[in-house]
Amino acid sequence: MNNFIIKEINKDINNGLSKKKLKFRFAPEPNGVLHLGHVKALYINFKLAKLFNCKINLRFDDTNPKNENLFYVKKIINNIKWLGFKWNKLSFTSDYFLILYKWAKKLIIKKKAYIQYYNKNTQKNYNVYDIDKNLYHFNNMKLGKYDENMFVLRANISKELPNYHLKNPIIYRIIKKNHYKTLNKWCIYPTYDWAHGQSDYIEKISHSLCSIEFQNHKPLYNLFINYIYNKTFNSLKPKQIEFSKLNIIDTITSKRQFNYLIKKKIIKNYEDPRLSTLNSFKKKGYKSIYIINFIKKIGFTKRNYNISIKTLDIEVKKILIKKAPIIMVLFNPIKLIIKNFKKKYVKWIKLNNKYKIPFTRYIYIEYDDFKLKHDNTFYRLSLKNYIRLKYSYIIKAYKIIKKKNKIKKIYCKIYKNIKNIKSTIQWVSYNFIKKIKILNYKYIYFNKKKNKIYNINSLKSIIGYTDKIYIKNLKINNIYQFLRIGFFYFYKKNNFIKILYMEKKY
RNA sequence: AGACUCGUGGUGUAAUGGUAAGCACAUCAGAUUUUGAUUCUGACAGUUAAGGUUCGAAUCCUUACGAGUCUACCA
Repeated sequence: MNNFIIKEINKDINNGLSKKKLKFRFAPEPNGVLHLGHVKALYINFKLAKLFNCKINLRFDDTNPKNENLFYVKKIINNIKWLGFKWNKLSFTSDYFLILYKWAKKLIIKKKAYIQYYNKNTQKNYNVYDIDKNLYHFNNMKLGKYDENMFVLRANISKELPNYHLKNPIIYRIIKKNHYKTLNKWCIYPTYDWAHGQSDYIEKISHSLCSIEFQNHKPLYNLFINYIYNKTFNSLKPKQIEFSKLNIIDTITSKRQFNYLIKKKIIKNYEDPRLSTLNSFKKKGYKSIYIINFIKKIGFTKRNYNISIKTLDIEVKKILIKKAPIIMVLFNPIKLIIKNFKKKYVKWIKLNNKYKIPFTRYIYIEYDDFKLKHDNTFYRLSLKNYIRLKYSYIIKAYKIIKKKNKIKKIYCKIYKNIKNIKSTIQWVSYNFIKKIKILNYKYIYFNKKKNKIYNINSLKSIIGYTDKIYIKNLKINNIYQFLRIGFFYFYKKNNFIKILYMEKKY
């Protein structure tokens, strides 16, 4: 693995940064569960910690009690454990509320921050540039004497700069809601800009990796660290490095949209298989390695890109094609009569030392695997093609019976010593058929340009048929290949979830 | 509109200013095959454009064009 982040860190080391001082952090806000996009940030941070053999913190960036709660903290921790990443220290930005508050007061004293308030009568904002008054109002804010939206603390930087984030950004606001961790201790909360870099500095993080939308905040990040810098406490200034975030066109990774879908009752929770949260993948029987392999594949750069969720499917398929045991399943069965096979006879075909499947005179095959009109590009069953029934005989059709223009029965004969069979198909014996339920879905996705959500109703249940003897051998929570169809997760008795279809080229 | 960031085959990524721009996926052929899968072999295809600096530019500079992010009391 080589990417610009590693290069940048190596550069810092060559410029004198001690390797011992390297430290990373993953800092999610506990306002939702993790999705595919988070894994990118997770992976790079934990990978770097491993690569440089240094420490990594898991820090919950909990500066806004309106959005956050303990439920998500627990969920996120479980998600990270599921992925197999181990952190050295668990921390919370809320642990630092007191010191952040003290630093903000210092800022006021240094005339680098001021109070702004909104006067209802005149509908205007007023700024206070008097240190004592600023401290007075800030204290009142803290004591809960003011309402939300009336008073804020702003940094005093410049109104002239073109970068909006440097235009006297708000660093403290009033939020009168209990914080899940600090409870009712605070009613003022630092904003991201005033909390994140400072927390990195407190935790002695050397490189603070984040996605590219924070690049506009970088000057502010550096400026605020310079404000609070104290050589005796920590001589290392953390460095923010941005990388492009995971942009998948055919699934949703935005929490806002998850919430919208829940609100509209399109999905029940974050575990819906049409989503791309880690929980929904877990529910579909995915192993974390599938997702990690996918993230590795994507790489880390600063350029923006759009990729398809199919890239994940490719990685999943690579693993499953080697691992997943095969079963024969039909979706749309059609009856086959094998004329030269004994009536009422059951031939048990050994698949391996353990398992057998029954073959009889009457079997089903997939409707699409037969074609009446001969065609050179069609390899499967027809009146001309010899084909092999998987694990068993070579057959050819010689007669069909139609009802209302639809084929109802196909008469076949077994042939021997036929070579160059082009196709092998799946089948199930008539008396041994078992109905199964398959949950089929497509990812819900949002088209930004068209401002439209797609595949809302894509979760559909379909019926399949398989062998009732063989299905008893299957293990719950395993993934199986439905021969020539795709990969399916066996999640409860007689029930499967689709993982991916094999691509059909015919 | 401005500020910031980024432009390498269809897609995702490599290349201390120095070999003929490498790899993977996709696509298309051929071989193997009891999955039209897999596997193997091969082919196709690229530095956004124009200038400049240089013995030498994907890389540095300028301009144009294109894309993304931001312009929240969210992170």
